[in-house]
Amino acid sequence: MEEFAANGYEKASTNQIVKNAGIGKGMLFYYFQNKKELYNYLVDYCLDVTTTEFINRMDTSEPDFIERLKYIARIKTDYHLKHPNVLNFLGSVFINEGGLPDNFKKRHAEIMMLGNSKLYDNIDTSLFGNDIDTEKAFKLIQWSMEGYQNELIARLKSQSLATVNFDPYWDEFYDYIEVLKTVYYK
Amino acid sequence: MEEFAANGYEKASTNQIVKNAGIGKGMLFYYFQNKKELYNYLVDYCLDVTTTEFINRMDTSEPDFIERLKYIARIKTDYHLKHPNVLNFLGSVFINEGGLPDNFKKRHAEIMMLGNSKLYDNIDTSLFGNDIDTEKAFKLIQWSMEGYQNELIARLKSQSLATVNFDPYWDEFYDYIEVLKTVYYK
DNA sequence: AACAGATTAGACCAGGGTGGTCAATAGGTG
DNA sequence: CACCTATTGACCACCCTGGTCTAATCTGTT
Repeated sequence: MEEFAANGYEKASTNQIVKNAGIGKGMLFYYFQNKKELYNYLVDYCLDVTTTEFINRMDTSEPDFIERLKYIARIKTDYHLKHPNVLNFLGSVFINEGGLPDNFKKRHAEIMMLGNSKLYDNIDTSLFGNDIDTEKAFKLIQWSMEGYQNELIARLKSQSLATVNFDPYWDEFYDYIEVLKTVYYK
Repeated sequence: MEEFAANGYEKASTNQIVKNAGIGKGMLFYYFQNKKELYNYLVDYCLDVTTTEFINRMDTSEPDFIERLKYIARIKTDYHLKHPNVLNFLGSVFINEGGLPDNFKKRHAEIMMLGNSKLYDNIDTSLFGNDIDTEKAFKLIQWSMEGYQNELIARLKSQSLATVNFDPYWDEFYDYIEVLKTVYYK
């Protein structure tokens, strides 16, 4: 996944893959008929993992939009730490031109749909200030949180994520969240 | 720039470069001694363009932070349309491990410093709600706007940017900006 | 027209990386 | 021992790499 994510399908090298995986070249082509089959297997695996360990853990019982996003951020971090390359790989798959089979596109669309309903279903819009367009507020709040997460990733780029103590960053994140509540909520 | 941005220095192909540029192979190595010299020339050129056509056009006379960002978004769009690959290329340069000379790092740091002062100098913080941490609000507002811009880029990915009429997107952007003003300002 | 110098193209090169094959072997089980 | 699966890495033909070089063409001057 690392190699494909970094270089895309064509430029990913099977030699690099076996080297970094610490296995012999033969093993790769013993278990997979060719490069494309490996790639498809990985896409399939990643979609599964994303569904079961990320999307399905989202919870529509929390009606406070910001609290729900806060919880999702927790899940996402767990998921990222447990499967460090899955999100990067999936991202690269859907960015690069659609050279992947239709059934993957269909599953992708389904997952996005499911994710959206997990995000927006059963939200209590009455928490928001009266003169606020809540649809736009949803977006702005999401972008705000993504912004923090992206900046954090950039800040920690050099370090190995597994060794980082995230507690202070969660504190900082929650501070930002308090600001969001102050401004968007009544 | 397109080729380097897409593949990084090592994996960028001089053959692809000359093909896409519509010139013969000989020309490249007539004007540049080798691949590295071309790369360094491009970095130099992009830093120049970014300074003169982006950073220097930012304006610290507007004390309203959101209005200032609004104007910067305009400048950035102009700049992006005029030099479509410069930002992508520079982004890839600074993401990939620091294989570039020290004087480039120094210039990069200087430009970032200049950009920061163009962003934050002379801002009237009294516009913000009284119970708001303005430092955090600055960040949140920036992330919100970046979020819109990123989503727009994703939405328009397939189309050639030169042919798009941006007016409706500006309207939409300004709608989001009005929400930001409503929530963050007194 | 004749010449000169600046431009330009692309065939060509050795070297290295490509996806994929295959004979050899290691390891476990009976 | 035999048998089967798991595993390795040398090896292959092929293609692409950065870079060279010759020869052609353009441009301007006399």
